[in-house]
Amino acid sequence: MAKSNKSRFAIMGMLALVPKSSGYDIKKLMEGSTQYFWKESYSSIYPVLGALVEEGLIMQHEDVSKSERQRNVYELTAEGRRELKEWINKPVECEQFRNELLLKLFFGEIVPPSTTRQHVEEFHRMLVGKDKLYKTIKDKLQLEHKNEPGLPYWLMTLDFGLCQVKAAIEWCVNTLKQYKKLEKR
Amino acid sequence: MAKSNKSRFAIMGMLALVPKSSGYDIKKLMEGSTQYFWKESYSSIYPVLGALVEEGLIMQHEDVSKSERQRNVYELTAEGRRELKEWINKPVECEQFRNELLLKLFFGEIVPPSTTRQHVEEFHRMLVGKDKLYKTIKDKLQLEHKNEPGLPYWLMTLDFGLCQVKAAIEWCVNTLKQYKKLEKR
DNA sequence: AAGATCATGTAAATCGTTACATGATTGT
DNA sequence: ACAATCATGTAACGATTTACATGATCTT
Repeated sequence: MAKSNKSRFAIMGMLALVPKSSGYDIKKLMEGSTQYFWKESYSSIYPVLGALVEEGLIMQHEDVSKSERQRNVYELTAEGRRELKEWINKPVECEQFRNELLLKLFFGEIVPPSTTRQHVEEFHRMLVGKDKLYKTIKDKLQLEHKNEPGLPYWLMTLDFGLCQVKAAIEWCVNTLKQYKKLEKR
Repeated sequence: MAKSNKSRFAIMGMLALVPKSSGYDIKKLMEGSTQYFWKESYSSIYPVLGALVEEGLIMQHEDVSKSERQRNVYELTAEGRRELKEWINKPVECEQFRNELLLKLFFGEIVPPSTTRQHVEEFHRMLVGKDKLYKTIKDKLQLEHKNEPGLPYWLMTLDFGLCQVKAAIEWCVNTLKQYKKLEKR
């Protein structure tokens, strides 16, 4: 069975939230919202938009409102909206992820402890930055999108990120304590 | 730049921990250890083993010890071990992950709240199962691999999984409370 | 005798990223 | 004038998964 092209649903979802977006807009929208758990590159967005038009799931308009610049904007058709909802309804297929940090730690015994400890320290720094960033985004979101129907859902995804980051930070602290013991020997 | 073939290091790492493993063994080893953050399929293992032999990073022996069954077993060469260590030393490149649950939640406003709430409930059930499983594995690991040099490292990776699962469970509980408010309206 | 598991591999399809390629418009 | 950014796309490459293909051996 195929991996069933989830890019299309990410793109259609964005068109549901912000109709009349261009391929370029969709990319920017993702960069400002879902980028931490989902993004697409131009080289997937444009071909997928073409395919969706072919299949009658979205419609293309030429946008002339803003300026004379060439802009192809898209909108969901009724059938497109139906298919999007159908996908949201279907059970989530969790794709297995790969974690290179854990893989290196797993093989930790074959190098000096300080080597992999440094990776944990670097991971810790990265997480602290992410925590700060997510908190900033959260504040902004709550200010700028008050009373919008999407807000509770956007906050859920953000809170997921925050809780995972927080737990990972605690793990780093505990793990670094373990390293102190390991390096004493 | 290429995605630089990390499968090879996963395979070489396994050969460092358990020398004289076959392709089949490597798969089974991963299934019993790293599977939650790293696995490989036969169709990547066998070609990679071939390539590593070509490059002189591993050596092939025919194993006759166990039975007459044909078994190609492999071992790291000195150069292979060097390259493996080199990879462990290099900074971790975190690959971006995709999370379909979060993507569906992000688009939550376009379907009834109960739809996405059910996904969170299902996620919660899955996590509770994983938590139990990880705890069982942890107990077993501590009993069966006492005093082995790898143990502290294996526990670190397990504890990472445990902390992430625990945090995710808490997020589910909070999120389901949010849904109660959303569904009252 | 049958079914599970050991054991190795190839081929095809799919998916996604990076690099390539181009050019208009806007702001400084 | 120049840089940044808007805007759209294709080509090549690389990685991964699924399906295909085969057959031995062990356990019950």
